[in-house]
Amino acid sequence: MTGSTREHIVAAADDLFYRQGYEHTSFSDIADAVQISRGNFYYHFRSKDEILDAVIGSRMARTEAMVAEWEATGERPADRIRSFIQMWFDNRADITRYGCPVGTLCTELSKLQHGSQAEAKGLFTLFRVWLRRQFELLGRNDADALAMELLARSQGVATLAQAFDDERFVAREVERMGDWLTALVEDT
Amino acid sequence: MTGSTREHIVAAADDLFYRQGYEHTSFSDIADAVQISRGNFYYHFRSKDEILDAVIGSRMARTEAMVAEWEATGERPADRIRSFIQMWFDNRADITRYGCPVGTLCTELSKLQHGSQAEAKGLFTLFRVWLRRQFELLGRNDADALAMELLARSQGVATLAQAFDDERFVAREVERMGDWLTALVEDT
DNA sequence: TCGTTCCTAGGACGAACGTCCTAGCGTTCT
DNA sequence: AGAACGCTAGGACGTTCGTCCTAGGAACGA
Repeated sequence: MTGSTREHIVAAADDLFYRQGYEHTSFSDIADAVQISRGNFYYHFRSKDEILDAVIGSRMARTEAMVAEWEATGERPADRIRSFIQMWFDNRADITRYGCPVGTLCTELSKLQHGSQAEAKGLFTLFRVWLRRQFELLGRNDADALAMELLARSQGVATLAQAFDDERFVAREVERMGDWLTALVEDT
Repeated sequence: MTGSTREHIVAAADDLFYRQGYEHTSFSDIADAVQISRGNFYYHFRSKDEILDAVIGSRMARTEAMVAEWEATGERPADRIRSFIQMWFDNRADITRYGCPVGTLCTELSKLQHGSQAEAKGLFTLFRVWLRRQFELLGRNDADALAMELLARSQGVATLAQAFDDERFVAREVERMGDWLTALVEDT
């Protein structure tokens, strides 16, 4: 086993929050997953909310790293946007089972009127700002609208794929997003 | 007050499940809303799951009625589809605050691994089948794909509008959906 | 008038929840 | 050796949950 106990807790909570939802995941669930006692928990985190913030922070860091890699590997802006689209294809199995990690978390926290809504929204903003920048580099002056369009499209695909348990729907829509991007680039 | 106690319970549960989520809504919440005692509950419903099924049934009936009205008022298929799109504009305030009633319910039940997932999915299917039929009447042979596209788009808009708390985003996207439909009809 | 039936109120029940407390382990430093 | 510290286990706490039980009132037919 590598990493500190704290990191293990965050990793397990991250996974469980994604698959079962935040509220539906109890301390016992996380403790079982990490194989530590329930009491030990409160040495590392004072409350469940604190774990959630740590999970969101962890996701944020991972997302930033992912985006940074897209920047590094993709030469042209269009290639980088394609990395974003490709992500949906790569994760289509999980998306079909559990939805989008960002979208479902924001939706749940919103219904709970949870205090960390803003932090979760930050994950969306990260993608939004980054995508907007890429569309700007493509010379579009409606870059933010395009970023939102791509985000909305992805979210809709995730929701329907989950509801209809249709993994191939994701694959099909990913292809259509690619076509959409191609037409957009040629249009410029 | 009109209607039976049972109907009051279903109506209150429907509203609360939408605004707070199914799991986050307790019997006490519903009892407070209906102003009956918590114990009285189990005369009308044996369990929380049973209330959920009643709520889904109620939503299904209301949706069927709504779709039937669209059929009655809209002469051409395109007009009827426009009624569907218009619905998103009319409900944009609630959608921004609480998301789509169908999408958020399906997502939540999926994470809970709840037994009524299939019933909730039925709400989506109702729209899907009806939209497909309208696109068929427009002479499209990709009617189901178009129905899914419109559904996915709506879901994505709802998720993002909720996350960014941006009601105008719904309005803007509704307009774009209208344009999309117009282009589609002209294309035929 | 007296049963019967429908409906309601209120509380009891065990389980699970998030939270907190404390004793004890091993390591490290003096 | 002994004190201090980082970390852990296990259980106690009060609350809330979904569920169940029972006594009683209102309406109605015999």
